[in-house]
Amino acid sequence: MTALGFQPHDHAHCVSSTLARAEHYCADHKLKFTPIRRRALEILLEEHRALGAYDLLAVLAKDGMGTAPPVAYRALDFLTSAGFAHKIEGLNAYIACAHLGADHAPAFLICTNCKSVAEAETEATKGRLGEVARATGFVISHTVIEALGLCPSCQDKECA
Amino acid sequence: MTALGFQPHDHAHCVSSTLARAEHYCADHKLKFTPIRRRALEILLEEHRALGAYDLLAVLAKDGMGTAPPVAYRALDFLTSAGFAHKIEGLNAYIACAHLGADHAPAFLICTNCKSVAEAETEATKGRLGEVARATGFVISHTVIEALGLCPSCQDKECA
DNA sequence: TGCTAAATGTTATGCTATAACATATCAATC
DNA sequence: GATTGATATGTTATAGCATAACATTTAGCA
Repeated sequence: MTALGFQPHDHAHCVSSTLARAEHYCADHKLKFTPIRRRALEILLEEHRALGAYDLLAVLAKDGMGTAPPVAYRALDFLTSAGFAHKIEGLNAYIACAHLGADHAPAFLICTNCKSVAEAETEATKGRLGEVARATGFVISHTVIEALGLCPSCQDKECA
Repeated sequence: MTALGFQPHDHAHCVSSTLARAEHYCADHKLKFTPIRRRALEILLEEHRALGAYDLLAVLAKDGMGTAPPVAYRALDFLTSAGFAHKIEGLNAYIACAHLGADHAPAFLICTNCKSVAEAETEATKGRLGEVARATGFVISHTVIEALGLCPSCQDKECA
């Protein structure tokens, strides 16, 4: 289990390489990676934090890519369906996936102050919920696993 | 780890005994269990499923206990702060707590069809997230752990 | 009594999300 | 290359979730 998100890294590279992998994935799976969808993913990757649908829309609008809410929600539907992005239920916000393309049950550490998000893999947790589900006859289609709190740098600011 | 919610039980008794324990808890902790707050919890207990704030408000209004949204949200704020109810983020809905008064990290199995909810305890899961949090220096204030899917009886209906 | 804090009443508004329908684009087949 | 069907986009309107702000009332206590 690893967590990404609160460490410094070569961000320009992580944006471009993820976009490239998304292109590849869409080509392989006959999905249409249209300009709006591509730009939406690029925006989420550049921000590198949870973004509201309307925040995303504002940036898309600035680029002349549509002004009405469905534009943003459609792009987000595509990205989340393809596994390129996740919704953070605790914030009603969206974030680019840190493990693109993999069919996984993500878990998140979410800073409620700066909205930065670390994504971790959680097979063990899914197994736990899975246990209970099997015991009760419940069939899981999707899991939401989020921890809300303060990231290291926002803790420092709180003290200051 | 136990899950409650999809088994038959003496419901009238679970409503009244939980209300009684809530009374007791409020007396002990100098919290004001006002008529609106009491009735709100009673409604959630009676429904025994996730209820939207406006659904709750509609019932409160029928009882002459206020018609504007803040009435419902204030009651829900109180109930969730006291640990008498939880918000189901995946549904934007609220449910009475099945382990009243305990300071716990609840996990939920949520039927997306009938909105019934089973609540389970998840110390192990919190420990897992806690591990990652400690490793990255993240401080958790709250966890959201939800599995969305179909409960046994709604699976049957789907097949029919 | 009079003060303070908390709870309630009320109006207005903001944020999140989708329904519904028109138009345009693209790919496959004839 | 025209037809067709499926998918994507443009646009308007509206539904659903949540809170800000301020007035009024109530409860507890010095």
